[in-house]
Amino acid sequence: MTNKRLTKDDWVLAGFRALVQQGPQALKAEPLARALATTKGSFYWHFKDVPSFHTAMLLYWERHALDGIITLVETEGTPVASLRKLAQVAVSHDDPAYGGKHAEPAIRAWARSDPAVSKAVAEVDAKRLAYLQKLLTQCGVSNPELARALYAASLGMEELSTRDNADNQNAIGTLVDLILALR
Amino acid sequence: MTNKRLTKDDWVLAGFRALVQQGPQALKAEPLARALATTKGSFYWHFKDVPSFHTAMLLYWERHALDGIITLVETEGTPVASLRKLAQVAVSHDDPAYGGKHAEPAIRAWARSDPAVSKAVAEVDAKRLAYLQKLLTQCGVSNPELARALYAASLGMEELSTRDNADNQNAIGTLVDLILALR
DNA sequence: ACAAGTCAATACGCTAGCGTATGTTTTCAA
DNA sequence: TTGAAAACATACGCTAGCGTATTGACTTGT
Repeated sequence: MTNKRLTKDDWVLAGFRALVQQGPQALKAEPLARALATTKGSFYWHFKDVPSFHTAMLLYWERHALDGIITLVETEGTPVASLRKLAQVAVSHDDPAYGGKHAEPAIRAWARSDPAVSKAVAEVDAKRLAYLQKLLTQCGVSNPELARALYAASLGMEELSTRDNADNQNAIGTLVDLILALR
Repeated sequence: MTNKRLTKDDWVLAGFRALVQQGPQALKAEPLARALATTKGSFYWHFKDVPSFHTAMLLYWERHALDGIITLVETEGTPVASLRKLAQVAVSHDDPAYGGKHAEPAIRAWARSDPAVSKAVAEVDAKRLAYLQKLLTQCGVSNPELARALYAASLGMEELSTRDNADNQNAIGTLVDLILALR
């Protein structure tokens, strides 16, 4: 059937699929090769070794981790509208960059067993938190604890949804309303 | 030095230490034996095999996962006081059952690569959410989305704290205040 | 003090995955 | 069309961890 040749990104995407479905211990050359119906030969042509494959995955994620925020910045609108939009995007499941999967909780799980991943997550979290805090300030909400609470809530909801499959739009929306009512 | 003989629980506790510090891929017989300065011989005497060791860890966690709630139930006090207390306990780091570590995020990470763990986490989450919802109702807050939001926030904060080491008492407290202000 | 457990060390064969080396097959430009 | 580069396949030796089997060493009750 579709036995075209593979690209570096094909491997990276397969990595994310495996990471989401089976966890970080699935990020190995031979299992991934099986999943792609090919052999190690391809893997070791595209990547020096397994760690450098991990690095490639990380770079890919870092490149996309702020996409939601970036498009918001480039869009015109009131801070309040931006906040509401951001909250929805944060808990939405259809991230096109990973084939519609929600990779975030999987990457956080991965971070617990790989310091490089942990570092990347820490940096991304810091950037997101800083932006959220700025946005809240523009909305007239100054308490920085609320940025942390809101971001934490979005993380926790994604985590919960991986198991109960519930939709988080309402919950996060309610929370945003609650915060905006403070003004 | 302290070369006493080991018990089943010694192994289980060592398992949690390894899980927290290095992730689920560290839950193996020989590495744990090294950490305990002993050999596989001991491990395979106490446990049939590695999966049944995992089961033992899981049982241990399930036994303690509702401790915070249980002590609350047994204590007298107004619902509002209970809620505030529960929120603090949820984000506090000194869980004596695991040697002062915060095992929760580590277990959630583990759940991503082991269906049995995932099932256990799902059940615990459901119980905690149910109790929290009941408590909120008693406090005069009826919207069930708020229970989800609050629980998610506590999960997310623990997750964040594993990296930025920040204290979450203020953030969770602010959130609880916000919710209680709804009455 | 000694037999019967209880707990631990060691040695063995087995498997999965690693990374290298080397050989094939595609692809595409000239 | 052909030959070089790109992409993949295969075979090899190596290591870490698995689980078993066997033996050894501490407890304990009696």
